[in-house]
Amino acid sequence: MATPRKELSTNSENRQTLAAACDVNDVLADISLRWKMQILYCINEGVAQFTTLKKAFPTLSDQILGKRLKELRAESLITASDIPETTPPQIRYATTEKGRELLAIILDLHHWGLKWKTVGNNYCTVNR
Amino acid sequence: MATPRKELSTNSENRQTLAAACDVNDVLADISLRWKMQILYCINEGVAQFTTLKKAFPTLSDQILGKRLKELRAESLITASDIPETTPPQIRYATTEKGRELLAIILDLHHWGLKWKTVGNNYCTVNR
DNA sequence: TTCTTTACTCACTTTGGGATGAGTTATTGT
DNA sequence: ACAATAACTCATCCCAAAGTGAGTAAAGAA
Repeated sequence: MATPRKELSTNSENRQTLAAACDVNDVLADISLRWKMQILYCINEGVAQFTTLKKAFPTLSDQILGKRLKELRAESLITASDIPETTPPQIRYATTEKGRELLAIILDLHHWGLKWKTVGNNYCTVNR
Repeated sequence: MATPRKELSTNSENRQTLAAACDVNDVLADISLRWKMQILYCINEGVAQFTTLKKAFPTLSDQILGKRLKELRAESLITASDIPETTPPQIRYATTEKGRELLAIILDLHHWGLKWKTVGNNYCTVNR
């Protein structure tokens, strides 16, 4: 009689709980998706097409690359535009102001990581 | 004869590939673990014991809290010290300089999120 | 001696991110 | 008609993060 048998996964519930507590949890979840910031960085550096990005990361699959580009566009971190007069229609990506500001913060994070890295070892000693 | 049958999971291989490409990927993976930055923030604000943290996040389990505290200590983001003269021996946590500098960057990220958030909707329109 | 509280740890199950293989649309070259 | 290339999408499987239940050590209180 007592146990009402919980229906919903507390996994996704907790994600919502955290997002409700503070927006930054959503931001963290978004930017930590694998390859995402790396792709954004490359686009900002001029490696701006599907195929050139693929060459930049040989172990990154088409599927994830396409997914990440779609996400980045949906979040307005990059824009996509057709390159005219190309044999198979091609697309060039470019970072937005929003994307460039994010990259600046990621760079701060990078510097923080370097600053506090213990020599000869990772700053994170937790087993993975 | 051709296919040499790959042995290792490309999943963890790719994590290493990314970490080798740039340290910041490791940092991103670390700080985006659920509850981690939230716990660090609370400790910095003075909510500094196991039980008080548990009360602060009712849906956070003991197990994950213990795990996160262990990680935070291993990464030198917090320190742990005994409170003397307490009935069951108690522990108080405190942020380190490294932890406080990280929180400052997380705060930047928070501001970035607020700045670019589209009104009435999430800045992230990708389905989860 | 048993109860309570703090601060954990272990074993098991679930969930969703990420990898893989195959298929799709569009356009030009042969 | 068929091949080639760019830029994707879909279905399926795997694995590690995260959740759940239970148990532990230490120290005093009843």
